[in-house]
Amino acid sequence: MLFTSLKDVVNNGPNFLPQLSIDCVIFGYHANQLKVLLCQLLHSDQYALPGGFIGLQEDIGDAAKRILAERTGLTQIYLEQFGTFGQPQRTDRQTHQRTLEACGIPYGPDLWLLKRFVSIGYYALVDYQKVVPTPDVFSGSCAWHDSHALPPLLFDHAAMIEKALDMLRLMLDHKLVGFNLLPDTFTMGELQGVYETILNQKLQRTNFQRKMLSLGILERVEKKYGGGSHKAPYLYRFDTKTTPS
Amino acid sequence: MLFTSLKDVVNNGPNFLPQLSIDCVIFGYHANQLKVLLCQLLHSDQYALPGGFIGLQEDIGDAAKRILAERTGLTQIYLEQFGTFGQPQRTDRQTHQRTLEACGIPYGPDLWLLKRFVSIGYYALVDYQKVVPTPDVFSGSCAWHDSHALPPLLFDHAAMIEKALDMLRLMLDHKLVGFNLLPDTFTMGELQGVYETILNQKLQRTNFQRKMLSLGILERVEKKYGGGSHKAPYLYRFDTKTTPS
DNA sequence: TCAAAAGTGTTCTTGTTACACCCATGC
DNA sequence: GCATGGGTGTAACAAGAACACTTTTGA
Repeated sequence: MLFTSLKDVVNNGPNFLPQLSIDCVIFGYHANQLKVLLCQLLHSDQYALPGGFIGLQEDIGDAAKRILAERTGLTQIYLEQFGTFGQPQRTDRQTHQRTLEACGIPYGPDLWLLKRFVSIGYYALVDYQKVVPTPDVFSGSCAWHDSHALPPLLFDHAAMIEKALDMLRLMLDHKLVGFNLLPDTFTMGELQGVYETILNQKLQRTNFQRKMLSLGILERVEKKYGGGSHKAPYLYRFDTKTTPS
Repeated sequence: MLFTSLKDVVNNGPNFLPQLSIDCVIFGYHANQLKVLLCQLLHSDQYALPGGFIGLQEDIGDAAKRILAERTGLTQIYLEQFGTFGQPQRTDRQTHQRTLEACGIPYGPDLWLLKRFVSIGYYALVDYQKVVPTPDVFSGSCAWHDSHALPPLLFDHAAMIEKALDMLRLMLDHKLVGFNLLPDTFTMGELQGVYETILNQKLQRTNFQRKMLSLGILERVEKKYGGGSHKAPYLYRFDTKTTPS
């Protein structure tokens, strides 16, 4: 189920679960910023979360993975459902109508896409460097945005990102989830940066290091030479990556 | 939107969001047990979570509240969404078919009710004593069951309860949620019982009391006389009841 | 040799745990 | 009085915060 054009999707309504969609908040980490992958809608200044629809016989988790793979090129991603959004007015007909008209795609008043949609939200943690952002059929471009400087967003997507962030912060206390935002090996400073950015607070360097190491999940690999005029930091590896549950 | 017969509901498919349902895990506390409200399906030995469908223009949270009100007689209930379940095979045609046939209700092969359903799960915390369990159109009875001794359950409802319990335990650490399972006034021992039952572990009486009081949310009301041959415990009240967010 | 960043050790504070003790009540 | 359950005080311990100190690197 891969669609190459908007028209293709518009005509495939009967192959999806009706009035149900998936939206993915894809988090990456770069330059001390928590980034979110957003798609700029065609002929619009609005941005949207990467989303999609669910095949008639497709598992909703699988659908989320498929959408993620299509937008990032990655499989094996840390993925977690964080909430389902179902206010009757969360979507509006006008936005899609404008897009369809601007693209010259004919449609009737009962087009499936113009109906009310309930959306299931997933968030993903990915290695920024590995992602190849790829726009979907609704959008002209797909790119990273700083989570603290988001552009105008479609529908309730801003609220979705907020909720996803809340859940991510909650998870950070309970599970060792931050690693998924980093490459396979990383320094303790980089890991601390991830935590500080997500939690939006400075952490004590020395205590952070001890706490992380005390969990016994980090493997010290080798020293990383190069960089600046200072002691070379160790590189660490986290074994059990991409392990939701 | 209140339906009095199964036939009534079966013929009202077009008034609901298609292939989407809501299931509620309603928790109560009684006799040192965490209870779950379950409905016994008509002409079956299976039990189901109280559930329902979503009106075409109804908010999903409002739908959950409506379902809760219909089954318990209560409004103003602590309610929280805990997950959406969407495996393609989670529901099966046979169960509903059997019920419809046993009830002598005619149906076609394309009946909306026999399609695949994605279900949004909510859990609720209620005061056991205030609930008047009321069966829905699919069931002959509606009653409390000990969460540690559940009868055979419909579809993936057992997994839903498990997930709801996980989320409830998680919440118990972060928010003061246990009060919603008790009457307006309660003793510290009763509150401790709630925590011990949900977390499934004994807690230290003296420290539990200090911890709860240190949060500054409990108002001491009066002493509770009667009962046994021992010191009368204070009664406490929790002001900001039923405050999700 | 010096600045900058990484890693380790040590103290101080805080919060948790465990348990001893006292209080009220009905038999 | 005394057994029973409720409430408070306190010492012992563990976890966290703050900070001093050493190590390593490139300029």
